[in-house]
Amino acid sequence: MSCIPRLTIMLRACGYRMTSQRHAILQALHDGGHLSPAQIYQRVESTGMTEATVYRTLEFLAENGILLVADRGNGHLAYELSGESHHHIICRTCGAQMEVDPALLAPAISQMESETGYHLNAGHLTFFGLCPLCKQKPQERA
Amino acid sequence: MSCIPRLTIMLRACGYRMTSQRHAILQALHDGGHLSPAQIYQRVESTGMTEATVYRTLEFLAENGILLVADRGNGHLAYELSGESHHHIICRTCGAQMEVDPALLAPAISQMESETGYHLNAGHLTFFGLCPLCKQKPQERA
DNA sequence: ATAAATGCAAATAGTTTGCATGCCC
DNA sequence: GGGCATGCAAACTATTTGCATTTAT
Repeated sequence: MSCIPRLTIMLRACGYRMTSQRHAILQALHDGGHLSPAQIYQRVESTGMTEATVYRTLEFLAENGILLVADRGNGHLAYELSGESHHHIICRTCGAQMEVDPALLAPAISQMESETGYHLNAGHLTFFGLCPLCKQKPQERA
Repeated sequence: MSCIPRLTIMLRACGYRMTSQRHAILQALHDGGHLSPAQIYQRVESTGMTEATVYRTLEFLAENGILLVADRGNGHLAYELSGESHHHIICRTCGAQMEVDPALLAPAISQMESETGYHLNAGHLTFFGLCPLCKQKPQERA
């Protein structure tokens, strides 16, 4: 069910190559969804790939629009397959994540655009808060 | 016009101290508004303060609610004085920043809350896009 | 064949920590 | 005076880079 054949064609059209390492990283992101470089490395480590390759590949794929760079809000980047635009909410207490339909933000974004004159690329935002469970028992230390 | 005397009292009430280093960092953030650890260090370097102290102080002030941690979206954190809740838009091309009234997002946020069950702390968000100038001449390399 | 991509290893940047000393209250 | 805070230096983590080699096309 992976879209990797299509990505392979895209890359070749630009003179780039689909390698086993790129394939493994794309597969990891297809399975994992929203991962940091370290998490990706964990998942592909068994292939013998280097961390340097992970970083280089992520940068390459992001430059070519195949990955989106998201931000975990903790000072580190995360990556995921581009395509379905959506946002994340992360619980500050337990770390639970869920996706948010971008349609919910669309009105606010177009209003921000008209007020500021900026054109926003709000491709992938991360919000923070408390999940339903954690907001009941306030401030139980993780 | 600085609120440092008030912050001093807050700290003392918790048994903490207002030092020249903390004062300098607060002043830098008061003037600079929205700065990374490295930018803050640049501004206070002349006092002889160490980078370690900058990091420790920022963490301390953020823990005590005096600073907000924001996210530049580039994998690094930024800090600013808490108080006025607001958001930022940063131009991807030229780096220009502007503030956004949080009222614009309030409806979207309450809708997200009711759909997801999460309680959001959307204290400080960073959006990315193109500023009015840069969106006219598309993709002129910085 | 040839240019792109990888591995290896070292360099760099950013951040954190331990401990002795200094300074605020 | 007592304890919080800082400086110093080293450790640690995350990320980047150069160069020789491998590999996809």
